[in-house]
Amino acid sequence: MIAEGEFRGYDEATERGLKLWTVLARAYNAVAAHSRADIARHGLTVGEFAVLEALYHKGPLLLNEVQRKVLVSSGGVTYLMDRLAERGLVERRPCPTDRRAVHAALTPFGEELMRKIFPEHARAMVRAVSGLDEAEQAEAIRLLRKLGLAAAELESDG
Amino acid sequence: MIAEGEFRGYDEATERGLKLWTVLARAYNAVAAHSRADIARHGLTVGEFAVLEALYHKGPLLLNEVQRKVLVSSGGVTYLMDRLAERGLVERRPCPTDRRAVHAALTPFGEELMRKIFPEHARAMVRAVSGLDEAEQAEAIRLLRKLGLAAAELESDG
DNA sequence: GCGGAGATTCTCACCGCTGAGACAATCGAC
DNA sequence: GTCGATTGTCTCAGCGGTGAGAATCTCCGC
Repeated sequence: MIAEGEFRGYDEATERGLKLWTVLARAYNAVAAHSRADIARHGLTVGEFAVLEALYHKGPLLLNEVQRKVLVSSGGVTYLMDRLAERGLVERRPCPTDRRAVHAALTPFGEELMRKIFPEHARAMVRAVSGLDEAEQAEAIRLLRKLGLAAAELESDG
Repeated sequence: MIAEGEFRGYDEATERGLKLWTVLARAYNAVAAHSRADIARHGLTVGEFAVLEALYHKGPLLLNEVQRKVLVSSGGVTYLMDRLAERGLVERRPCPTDRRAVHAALTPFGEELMRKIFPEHARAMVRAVSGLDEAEQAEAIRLLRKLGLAAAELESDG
């Protein structure tokens, strides 16, 4: 959704900032396409996979924890849980200490599925970022972590 | 949509690759949030803004060129053009040499709008990536360009 | 020129998700 | 205890798209 950028005629700092934003968006889209393609092979959407992955790596989670991890709206969690529960991959468990709250957990079937497909997905993603060598990947991780944290902390108005 | 990653227990190369993918996704989401917020201030969606921006920087474009620049489906271009045309920001012009094709162009009103809001948007984006200094931004641009090109060239199966 | 393959745009049924509002349960000040 | 504010989840109308297929037009070998 980011038009290819050619930003001549702005000052140098502006040009660099806009360029960074466009290459970030393009790199993300290119890598995300591999993620989507691999996930789609298993008949899952990205959102569904994200829920499964969170539960696979963290164990049972409250629904609002799932919401935060997966970056989806409250309605989105309900929707994704419904779909995954229909397919027997996930189940809701009432929280014993808070009757408002609901835990999400993988079923044994969901656990088994993730044990099979997550390593495949990991291989696909390692391959997707293999255009950078080891040292470059380490440097990219450092820079992106710094960039992401700083951007997240900025007020969005200003 | 990317669950926060903790990928211990995989080999080092896998851990690094997955980590790079997650920090890439997080950095993108954090910076994109600033883009969305600024665009929403003007009552536009990201897709609408991307079309306006492409036309603003490149001049009139065939619809299928718009489609490629904005990374949207064929139906999406029709939809976005309809919405922008309703608001008088954009117009369709039949292509004189190919009666199948249609040019998209900014109206004077759309041009005026972009002349006002694009510099504001550029400032917002420069600010959003200001967590990295000059040298870091230059290095990030280099790494992300390399990463994005390599990922785009990989076959998605394999 | 003709005919078929390919290009270009539009239509439409559908999808994944959002977010405001509803409801129920809990917390906390009193 | 009581009651308002808060928290956690669900409902549902609606949004911003997707993508297969239709319709129209162009290109090119014959």
